[in-house]
Amino acid sequence: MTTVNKILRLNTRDKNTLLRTSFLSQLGPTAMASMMEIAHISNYEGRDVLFREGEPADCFYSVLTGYVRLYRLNKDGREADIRICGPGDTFSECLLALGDRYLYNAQAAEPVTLARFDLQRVRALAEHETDVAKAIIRCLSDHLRTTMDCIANDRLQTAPQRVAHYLLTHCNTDGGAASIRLPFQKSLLAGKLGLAPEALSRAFSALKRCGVVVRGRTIQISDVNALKQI
Amino acid sequence: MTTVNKILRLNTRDKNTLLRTSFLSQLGPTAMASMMEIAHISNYEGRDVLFREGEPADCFYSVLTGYVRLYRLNKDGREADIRICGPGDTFSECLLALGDRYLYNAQAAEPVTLARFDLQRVRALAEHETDVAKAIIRCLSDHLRTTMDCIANDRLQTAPQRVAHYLLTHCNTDGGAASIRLPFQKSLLAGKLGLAPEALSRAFSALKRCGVVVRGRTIQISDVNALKQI
DNA sequence: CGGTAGATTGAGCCCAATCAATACCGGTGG
DNA sequence: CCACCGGTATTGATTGGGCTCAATCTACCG
Repeated sequence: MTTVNKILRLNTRDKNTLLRTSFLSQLGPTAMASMMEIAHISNYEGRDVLFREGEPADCFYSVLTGYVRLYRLNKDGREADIRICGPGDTFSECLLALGDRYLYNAQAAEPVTLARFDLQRVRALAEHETDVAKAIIRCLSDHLRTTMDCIANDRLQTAPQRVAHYLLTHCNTDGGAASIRLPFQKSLLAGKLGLAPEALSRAFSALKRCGVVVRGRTIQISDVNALKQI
Repeated sequence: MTTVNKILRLNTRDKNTLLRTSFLSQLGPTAMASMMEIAHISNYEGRDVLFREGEPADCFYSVLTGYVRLYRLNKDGREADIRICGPGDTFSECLLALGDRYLYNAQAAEPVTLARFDLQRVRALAEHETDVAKAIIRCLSDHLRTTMDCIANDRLQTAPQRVAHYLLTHCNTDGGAASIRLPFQKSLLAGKLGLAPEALSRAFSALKRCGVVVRGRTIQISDVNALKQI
């Protein structure tokens, strides 16, 4: 009965998004159904804090709509983003293996819809459903990969290079001109790239000479190949 | 027969180290035996390159003795370490989920002994041995965690803070005095912390005022609590 | 006792963070 | 439709942390 309630909370739109999530999309029908049964939907307003580092953790999350900021604080209260999660992304899934406390703070960067999954129940599922175990492995691998990329980028690239890299990985063009619309605020992009907002601004204006024009959230690139030379 | 050969290559010392590896230590007897059967041992001299970014990948690795440097290059040929792997650490295991090319360069920082595991065979094992799947999950999670920690540290902490943090996590004392012996060269530690060797030197001398004395590879800390205040 | 690799120290520079002020944009309400 | 307002973005000036390069120092090994 409770199961019915949970499923009812999923409107068609949310349900479809959930199916396309990095995690669920890999599952076979049985495993998929089990996961859907477990899913709880929650909504948050922009700036809402989902959880804080060190708090007891019982769930991991998949983003359905909107963006979530995962970040840490240092002793002085300065914040640094660790990851920005958008539609289809999963976070805190590394608690599935071990750990009962959240490892970072999570905040909605705008109104968001999330699916929550109880860690215990998914652990139990993974025991018997190979599909679920495989999805977890896949998901963790992807994360690990992007996270290692992030370290390498932080340590090797300057601000304009990071921005160029972001643009190149987000325009699906091989050469010539391209146009991108940022899915979120520039301040969020700055955090994602490990920059202060001012540094992002300056990076954009440094890229003007490479044919990058920014107006609001839309970015025009006159020559993709030129950007690759940065 | 080939099996016998492989096992013969494992001397008792290597075998015992392998058993204590982050990966194998979690396995039950059956799974453990299967993995041991697959393991190939290789040795490298310091500076040897194990593989390069982009090369076809067929194995992942566990370190038995020595240290391995995982690093990327930028267009100018500058290097940045992504991870330093020591005895018990596993690397390139994220290729188990997906990918047939190495994601970074790997170099022996000193003479090392490694166990190699064929990706295909381990994937096949994981299908039926839940233990293996679980070990993979555990391994990836740990790895992801430390990698995210690394990003947060890079973005939030100054050089002396990173060094202090390293010292604190590597002396098993809660307060009072402590002594540490670095398991590798300082230049390797520098890379691990995302610093140039010179910056590490300067960080150490900045920590003198906090009661940190460095002589060769041994580091004396007069007051652990004082270090935490950095 | 040199020789060599690693570590330290100093000087100069560069990049990005910070702080502060201004410009812009999007919405709201008159 | 315009004026206003709050949050976002940009720009400028300054600071500071860490990199680079080069020179010296040290430790280890033949």
